[in-house]
Amino acid sequence: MSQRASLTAMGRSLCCDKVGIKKGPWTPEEDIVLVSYIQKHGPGNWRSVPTNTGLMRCSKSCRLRWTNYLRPGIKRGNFTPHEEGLIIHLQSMLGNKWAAIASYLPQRTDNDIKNYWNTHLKKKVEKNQVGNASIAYNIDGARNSHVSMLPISNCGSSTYASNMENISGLLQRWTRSSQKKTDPAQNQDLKCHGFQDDQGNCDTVSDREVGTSVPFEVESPSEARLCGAQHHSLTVLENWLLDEAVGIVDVTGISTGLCPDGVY
DNA sequence: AACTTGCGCAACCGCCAGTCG
DNA sequence: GCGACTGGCGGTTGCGCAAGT
Repeated sequence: MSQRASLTAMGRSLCCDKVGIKKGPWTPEEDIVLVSYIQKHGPGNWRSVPTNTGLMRCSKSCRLRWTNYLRPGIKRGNFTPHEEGLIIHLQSMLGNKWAAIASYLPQRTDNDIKNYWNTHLKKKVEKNQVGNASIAYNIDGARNSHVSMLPISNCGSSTYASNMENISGLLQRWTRSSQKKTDPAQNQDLKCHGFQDDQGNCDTVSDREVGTSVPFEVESPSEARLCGAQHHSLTVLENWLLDEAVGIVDVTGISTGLCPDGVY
């Protein structure tokens, strides 16, 4: 009998089996609640997170959301050729030990690396096992680089993205997809939801942090539509941003204070 | 324009190891 | 030593989107 079956038989509910536990994609509101809580209490003791925050998520889900998406310093998007080479090289040495591999790429999560391997690199490597030229190049790229083959534990780098960027990115995609569902014809109007500089350019939240941008005004019908289902989340986010601006929520503290030694 | 297919990625699931009482 | 519990990890799934037909 499996552990799960035996536990269930004994009557103890597993965390994600509990009634009322929400599943599926996280909303910006939930992200903000989670980030605010962790900013106050620090990561860890995940068991208490859902109870203390009121989030209808299991502790595991909270931890995963934080480590894979919200925590400071996560670099998203394209992997560089150097990163590719490093992953290929490490995978050949360590196997599918994604957590171990991720420790060499502190800006990437194990989940990201795993996904990238499964969707890109695996095929690439398999393809190139017939002719090894490309792999050799990539591995050499990793070997010839200045990257030490020791886990990096520096979290203070300026290359680290902030939670704010992660959340604003999520919000952009979330509002875009919600918009698409309700009114596909207006997709073109919905360029971004963040902050606009004085030239009217859309900026990331981090740009606003240097004080050059102003919050969006709702001027067009398409923007006004945001005042429907997404109004609440935008209001919450913007209030939070304003709080951050006056120091109630210390966003920069999340980026630096919670990572004294680079270990999460 | 409508439909299909493939891809990317966030999130979930199940298992395992460590810790605590 | 044992069972309960938590956190961590790797594998897998499912949804949304873009490209192709």
